[in-house]
Amino acid sequence: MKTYNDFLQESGEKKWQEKWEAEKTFEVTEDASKEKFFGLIEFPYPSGAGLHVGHPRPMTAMDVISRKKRMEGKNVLYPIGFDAFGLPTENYAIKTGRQPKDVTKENIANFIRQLKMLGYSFDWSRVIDTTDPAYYQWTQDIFLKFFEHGLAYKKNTPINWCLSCKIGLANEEIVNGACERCGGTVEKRDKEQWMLAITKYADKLLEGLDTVDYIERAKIQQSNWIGKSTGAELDFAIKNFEEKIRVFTTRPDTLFGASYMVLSPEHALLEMLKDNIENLDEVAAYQKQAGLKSDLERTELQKDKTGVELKGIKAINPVNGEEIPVWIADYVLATYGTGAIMAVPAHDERDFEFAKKFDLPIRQVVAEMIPSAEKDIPKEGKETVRRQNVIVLVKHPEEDAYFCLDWTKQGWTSFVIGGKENGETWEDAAIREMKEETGYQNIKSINLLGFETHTNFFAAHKDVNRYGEQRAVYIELADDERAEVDPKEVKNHDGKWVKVEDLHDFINLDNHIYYYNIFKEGEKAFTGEGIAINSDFLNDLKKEEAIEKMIAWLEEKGIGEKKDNFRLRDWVFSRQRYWGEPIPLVYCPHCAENGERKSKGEERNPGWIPLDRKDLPLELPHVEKYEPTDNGDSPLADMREFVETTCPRCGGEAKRETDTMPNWAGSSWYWLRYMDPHNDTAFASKEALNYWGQVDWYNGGMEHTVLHLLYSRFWNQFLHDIGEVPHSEPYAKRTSHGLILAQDGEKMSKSKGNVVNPDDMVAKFGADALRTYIMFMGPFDQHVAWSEEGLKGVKKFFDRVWNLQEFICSEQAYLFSEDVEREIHKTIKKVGDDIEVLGFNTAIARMMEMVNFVYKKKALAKEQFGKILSILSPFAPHMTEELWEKSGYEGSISIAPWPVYDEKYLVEDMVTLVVQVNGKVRAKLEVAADISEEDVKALALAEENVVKWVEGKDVRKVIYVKGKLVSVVV
RNA sequence: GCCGCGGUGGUGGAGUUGGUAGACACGAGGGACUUAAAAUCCCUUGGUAGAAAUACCGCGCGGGUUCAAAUCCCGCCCGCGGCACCA
Repeated sequence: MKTYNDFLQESGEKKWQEKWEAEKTFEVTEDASKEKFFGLIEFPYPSGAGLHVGHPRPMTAMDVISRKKRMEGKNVLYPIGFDAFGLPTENYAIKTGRQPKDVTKENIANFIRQLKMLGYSFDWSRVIDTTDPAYYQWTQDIFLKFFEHGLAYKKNTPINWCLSCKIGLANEEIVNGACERCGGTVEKRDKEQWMLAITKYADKLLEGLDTVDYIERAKIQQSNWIGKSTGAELDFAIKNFEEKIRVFTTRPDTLFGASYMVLSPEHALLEMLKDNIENLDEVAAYQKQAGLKSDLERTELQKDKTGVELKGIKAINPVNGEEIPVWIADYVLATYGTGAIMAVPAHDERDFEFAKKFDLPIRQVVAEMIPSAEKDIPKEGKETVRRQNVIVLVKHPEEDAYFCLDWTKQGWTSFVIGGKENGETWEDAAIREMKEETGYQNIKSINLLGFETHTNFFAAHKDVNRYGEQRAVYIELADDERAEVDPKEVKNHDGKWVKVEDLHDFINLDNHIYYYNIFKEGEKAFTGEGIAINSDFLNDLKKEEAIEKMIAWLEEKGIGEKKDNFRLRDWVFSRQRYWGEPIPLVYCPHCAENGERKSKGEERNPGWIPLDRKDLPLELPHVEKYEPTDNGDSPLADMREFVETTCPRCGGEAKRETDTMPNWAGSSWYWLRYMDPHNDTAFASKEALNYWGQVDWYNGGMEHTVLHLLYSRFWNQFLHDIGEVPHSEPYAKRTSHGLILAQDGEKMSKSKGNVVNPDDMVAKFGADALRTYIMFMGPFDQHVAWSEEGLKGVKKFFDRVWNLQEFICSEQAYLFSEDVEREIHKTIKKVGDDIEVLGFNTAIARMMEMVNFVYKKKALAKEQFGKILSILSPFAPHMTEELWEKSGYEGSISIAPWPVYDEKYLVEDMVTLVVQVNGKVRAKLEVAADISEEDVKALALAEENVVKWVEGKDVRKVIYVKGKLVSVVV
């Protein structure tokens, strides 16, 4: 008989691949009678190295899903294409002196060969290539739509220039201040760049996340990247100037605590103020030095804050009219908010650090609420007395010990504490209380410690609720001179010295522990929620209420308003390289002067005229030399015949834009093209767009959850807003796979020489084994290390599946085993459920168990074999097609119906119960599943080993969990 | 620093609405077949003690809740990923 190895050796897999292609098994058209399913994977970048074993992980997963959906009767679109513009190809072409176009063509051909070798059910009639003019015509068309709606604009902006790639980078492409791609140095350069106004969509991109089913991590990363913060913008007047300093703050409730202001060194106002700055030299020097620092240096040096005061300049705090100093410092970023802040050192860590360093005033305006212990919670119906308390840390003159109180009746253990009386300062009160309660007289030093806090509690010794406002004071005694203590003062507590190392365990009142921690760990800004104090009309309000009230006040006075801010920046959309989509705009000096403005884009960018749609695609010109230039101009800028053109509007002399689009452009809309890839009058027809709608399931790498996902959602939302696509969100569901690491647990890379080539694996074990092993390796969303031993194991499994044929005896009587049938139905359910939740490894394990079971029973009916093949076919399509055919089934297994399990086979009639005694397993019972509780308990208690453990003890309780266990408590 | 994910045999990993920890696979050991090897088939395989029945210990560490905890709660340790002077 032919073995599985024979099948592989006779190119059995190839045979089926050719058959699928000839019969167009996986080609689809819009079919209103069927429910559609659109499964998408990120299309690969066709590098010269070809596929490595990392690629097939997402592809196989989505192939399994697509194949199953197809068998379930869905109209499945599972497309593939190539994202082929970009630097690696261009650099390789430069090195080898070839044309990027030719290199790309070859690479794509190699990728297609490898992908076909793996037996994916792609619709090969829909392959797209982003470098094909028939494709990028529509990338250009969509860009013009952005332009026409005023969302593309040219701006002279400091860009991030990578010295080694010779290319400007988007903010998103910088990782820790270095180039994401090559790790090289990035410097700031001023350059005219096309920008896309993605920030206009910041809110929409954020809100859209609530409507889609993405893995949580992807949502979190996207929303971090968008970085929305809610607050207010408001103006501070400058003394003797008309100009105002506008600031953004998330904490308008702390305005009374704003004790100075900081401008970023690049702030435009500095130019206007310069005649009044008394220390202009110093300021200018600081500005210069800050400008020289790269982003990397700025972040690295963040520990140590620097800055210079603008002498002679004072700002006025609008809530209290107070004059406050103005500084410049590079901890304030020019690019965020308004580039200026109000500093509230008491409630912002950075301002606190800065204020400490430069000795600026720190004013507390929010008090933390410290909850009282459970037993001291305020009692209803009791009067509440507001009282100021001082907590005093009294340090022994010689030893490192503190005077503490032990309140025997209340069960409190605390530092010295007492009330502050009217007219007293906190320090006065602390000294008085210290003398009254300890008798000590002479102090060496005294300091306030930390901030004021509030506590609400029931004071049993006075039978009232107290709302305590407390501060802590640290006192170091000078000597041990001690006066007589009035017994009245100490009737509730005993005093004693506690060593510093015992303090933590001794003190049990939460508010005292709070100050103990500050004493131990040092003071810091209080940035949490609390109660407004020292804030006039905000006093006693909670954070949210105070923010609301302050914003209302600012709006009423006309000096500020509610405002949201985003971390997200507009998208730098031009690159100075050859191998990208040309930007279809020309600059016409004539139209810049007198032209009529036909769109928002032309209003925003005077002189920039879009090409007529009939002149698209604007093809990349053929050039011999396309090396990047050192001056930062695109290589196209040197080509007169490309640059010099006529204006599509007035016919006068004009110049083409010579920058090209970034790598991300082609992938920002590609799934739409899959719906209608050959359309030459639109990027896709309305019919196709309406039929295929949203991508039902998009799987891709975690590395793309910020950039590609955000950009493509942005394009889709824009196209939706202008009525071009039916859904606002492009992808209904997004999942991610983990990386496949090399055998050594490292990332696969050419330089490490640990790359595994799929061609070799397919030659050795077959595509089915490779596919299935990749799915079996480990949890789909986690990283897993490659192991060829594991792959061997899967191959062995297929040998066993192949040899199942031996158990089928079609000539003889119908060999039907109820046990096997039950096993198969359980497996059908498990495999079906697991595929839906990406549990491929457990689905395969279940099928292995099933096959092992059949080997034990050595009996299999033909229909049963058919079901086994069907559920295995999404993983191993070639082998199962072959066996399907050999078993005499008609047609392709790829479109055979997915088997349906029968519920009746899922319920067991006999179950194994565990009997526990005091939580330990002592016996097992084989019983009918529907046995009564009484019977089961009786049986359990009669078990020999149970009797042994229960003997001589009282049975307190017997618990029966149906179908699972009996638990005896003795 | 903040946010997120994870830590289970020699290995990859199952099991997380609390209920037999270690499914499945790899590796290892033993056996059958063979002149021999490979392949294949069968058995054993968390640790310790024991011939066995069985007992005790075991899911990063320390506590807690519960008849019962890998799973829930509190406090830590380690690894990975994202963000990071964003006001």
